[in-house]
Amino acid sequence: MTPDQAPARHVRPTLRTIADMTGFAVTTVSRALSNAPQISAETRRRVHEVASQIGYLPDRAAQRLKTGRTNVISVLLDPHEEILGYGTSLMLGLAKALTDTPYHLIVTPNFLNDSNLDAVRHIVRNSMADGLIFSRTEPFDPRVRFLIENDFPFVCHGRTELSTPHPYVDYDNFSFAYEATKRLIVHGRRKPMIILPPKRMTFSQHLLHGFMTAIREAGVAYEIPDEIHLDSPIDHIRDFISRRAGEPDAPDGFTCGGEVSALATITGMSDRGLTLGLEYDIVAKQTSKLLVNIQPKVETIYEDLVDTGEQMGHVLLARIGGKDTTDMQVLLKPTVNFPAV
Amino acid sequence: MTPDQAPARHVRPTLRTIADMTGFAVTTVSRALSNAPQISAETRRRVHEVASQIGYLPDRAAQRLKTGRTNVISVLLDPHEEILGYGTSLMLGLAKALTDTPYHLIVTPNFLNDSNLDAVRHIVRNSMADGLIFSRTEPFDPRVRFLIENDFPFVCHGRTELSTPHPYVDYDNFSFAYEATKRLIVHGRRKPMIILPPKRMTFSQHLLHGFMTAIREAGVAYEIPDEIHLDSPIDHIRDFISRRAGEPDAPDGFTCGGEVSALATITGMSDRGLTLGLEYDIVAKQTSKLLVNIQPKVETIYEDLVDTGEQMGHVLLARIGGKDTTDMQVLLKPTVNFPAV
DNA sequence: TGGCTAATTTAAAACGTTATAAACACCCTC
DNA sequence: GAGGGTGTTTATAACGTTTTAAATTAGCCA
Repeated sequence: MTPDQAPARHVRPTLRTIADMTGFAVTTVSRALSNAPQISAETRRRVHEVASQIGYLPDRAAQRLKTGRTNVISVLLDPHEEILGYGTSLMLGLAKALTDTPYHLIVTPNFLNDSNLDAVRHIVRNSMADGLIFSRTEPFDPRVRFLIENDFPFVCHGRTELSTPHPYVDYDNFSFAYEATKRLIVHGRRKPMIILPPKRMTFSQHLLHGFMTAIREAGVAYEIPDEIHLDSPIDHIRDFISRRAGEPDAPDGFTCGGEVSALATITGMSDRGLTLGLEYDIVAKQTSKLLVNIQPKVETIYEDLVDTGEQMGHVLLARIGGKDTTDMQVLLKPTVNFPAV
Repeated sequence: MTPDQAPARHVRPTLRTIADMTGFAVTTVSRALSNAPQISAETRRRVHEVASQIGYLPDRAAQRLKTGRTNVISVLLDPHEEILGYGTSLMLGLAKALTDTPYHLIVTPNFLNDSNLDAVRHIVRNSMADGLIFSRTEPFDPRVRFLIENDFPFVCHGRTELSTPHPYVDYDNFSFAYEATKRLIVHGRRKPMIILPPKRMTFSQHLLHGFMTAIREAGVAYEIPDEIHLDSPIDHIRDFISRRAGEPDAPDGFTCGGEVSALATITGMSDRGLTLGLEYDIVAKQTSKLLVNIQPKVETIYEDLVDTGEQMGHVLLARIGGKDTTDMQVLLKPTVNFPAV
């Protein structure tokens, strides 16, 4: 536009700048800054001093070009993760773990409605990142399989059933569903229902298993709806619950895998004139402050997504650093402390 | 770990690869791919052909090093934006606008609780991005001021009162509050209350103005709470509403700037035995599917955050491209279509 | 003093791209 | 056939870093 009055942008200091100021060679400066062992202590001190004085920061592009490392962590974001800040919480935790590392967080949203395998392929093939973060794993997740095959660092939120062990951070959904359902039964409920994620997700099985264990131990009736799941449109859930509540043998307790489904359940039941804590109970998984503050009568078990993100960050950094991958499997236990009935 | 059996990573094609395959020089290939005018049509065709055949993708690091352009758009994310997928929706829209451009979206969360001016300074000074996206603007926003001074491309969600015009995308919060409050009055409400964002945000003034205009036109009573705002903890809002509803001259209508505050209001009122649509009404700003599906009786006016993000993306691209900046100001009008009373 | 080793520093090349300036081929004109 | 375009291609040099290999210095002993 106005090339003659180009703004005198602050000229960024480079290794050359420090070299000229100290009298050392560029190589020496580079070495000193990366704390290479062959540099004398005095030189190292002096170089660091000058560097921080002039606010030197290495040029990411040059480093990346030379080393092949991108210093980028890519987060695959699913459209389902929009609601209630799932993605944002996870990223907040990730960012926390990545503070004071050279890594940047770049987010790749998935527009298609199916798996983001293509995005994974693209990132690996064109080396757009040093590591990958994603969630909503399936038992034989093709993304996990692909990444293992290509020896590409990643951590997923959720487990698989693949025989090769791989890094993951997961929430103990078995315990959640088990404790939640037991709690319903303690409240005297005799026919719990569980609202599950879509069947193809791994953690659907975990939840189901926990639910059924509690059911069998108590020997009560139960119900597992086929028509709805956690990703269903909210009004579908609400309408289904409402309809079901009007039929015979209606459930009187709900184990909800998410806050949104719990809210939808409350509305659906309320449409039938039924009140929470009176005619029925809910125990839900809580990931935000929303539900408990809107409906204090609902009981919840907390899953800390910020912490999850932070753990994932640490594991991924270790994996990128080349550490042994076998014990990189974190299962976060829910802490249950219900008040006495 | 196992350096002797390093995986034979796919060797990425470069300009050199194409040059060798076609017999042209590297420069020619580079030119052909960037559609420089001095390259003959036939050469251009041949080069493009080979490039797409072998799946050539330019090395971002090399481009960035050479050109100084980062091809990165940085999004500053505020902790307040976690709830209800504000950030995620915006980013989804941004990503949409950035499809088929070389730009990547990198997110910089703000851990501190105040302005992210430091992050802005850091990004500009160390040229970490070609453009900046942020929200929650204040009338004399220091970030905007800094960016204008340094001639750095940015688009913010929200306006300022700075004299220098700058690119922004904003929602017409005046119209929202005006229409919402008018609607309450149409419902026969005689003392509307509005729940505003923190006073220092620009759009707080816009909302207030719209609210007061509707109030004055109708000549009804009104109330503006000092104790709570949209960023208050949810239970504060709920408790305040509940307490206020038990005092004399309680409000009978609520203009809510967000879904969460609307839900908190409903709960607070319900604690007093008051029912929505019967003893009081709410008109809220809707940015997700949550509220309407949970509480179909609440009336809402929609703000499309994905669209907002997309618009911001387009504006930012134009700004980076050096286009004239004076008419880069988008004000998104709410579409109001309430059912007949 | 010369020669060997260890410690420290350095020059030069490279990563893949684009910008600058020069070269080449071709056609036209006088 | 020499001079002068024009249209197209090319060699070379950067951008800022790290890596490889070589050079320098110092320390030590014979």
